[in-house]
Amino acid sequence: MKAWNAYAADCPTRFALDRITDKWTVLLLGLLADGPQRFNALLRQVSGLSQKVLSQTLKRLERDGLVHRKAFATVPVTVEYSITPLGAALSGSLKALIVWAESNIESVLTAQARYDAEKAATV
Amino acid sequence: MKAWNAYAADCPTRFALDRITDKWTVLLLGLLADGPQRFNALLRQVSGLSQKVLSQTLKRLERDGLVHRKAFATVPVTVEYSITPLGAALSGSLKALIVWAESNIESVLTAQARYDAEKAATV
DNA sequence: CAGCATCCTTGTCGATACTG
DNA sequence: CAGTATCGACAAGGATGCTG
Repeated sequence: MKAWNAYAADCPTRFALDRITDKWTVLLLGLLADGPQRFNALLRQVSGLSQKVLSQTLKRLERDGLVHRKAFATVPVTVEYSITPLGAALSGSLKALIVWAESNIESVLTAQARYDAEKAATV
Repeated sequence: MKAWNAYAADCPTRFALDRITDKWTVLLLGLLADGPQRFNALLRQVSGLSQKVLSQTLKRLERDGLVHRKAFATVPVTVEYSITPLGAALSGSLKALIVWAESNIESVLTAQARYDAEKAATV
């Protein structure tokens, strides 16, 4: 049992943390946690996400073992993405981030307005 | 009560999510959740973090109301950063990400090795 | 001590076009 | 349908030097 430490720059956990702290990762795992989805279905649900970045993100998630990719030999081909147990263990915490954002956005916006007003007053 | 939705590109929650899903934000709020810290103390504890980025990140966190900055009129000046109630409400979920990373990194590394091996075999 | 200003190298992303 | 390939714009980040 090694002592992993995300505060060390060269620790592998740092790379992992870098991956899971990604806007698209959070949103995608949030969707996949509720059930398998197809490529274009994911693309449609996450507004602002390009096909290229979705492709990259899914590939990374698959490589990290957070998402499973299953291709069906239909014509045209059908691909289904699903969350793995490893990814499921993480999705709860990620969903909490979305919930926090949606619950506290008004406080954040208020804080920003106050901050900007103070800065403007100083200058 | 508005219906905020982080899956919409133009929703303010999307910007907030983008901010909190940042490697440095996660690590810094994780530290500040345990008590106030000075600028250079934070810099020393987070390996790989440059002074410039720390400065930027703290400023954003302060603007968003997640962190409080307090300057003491000493010579030379002393500055203490502390977490706000708003930030504290988030820090638990962020810490969970660090815990997940440190707990599951071996599974991730294993998955990566398997993935890379399969790709190499195909080519 | 706690920053800011500057240069410069990277990589990240959007847009577009094409394929099995 | 589910991608890959390529280009170009842009911004984040590291290195360095300076300051109240």
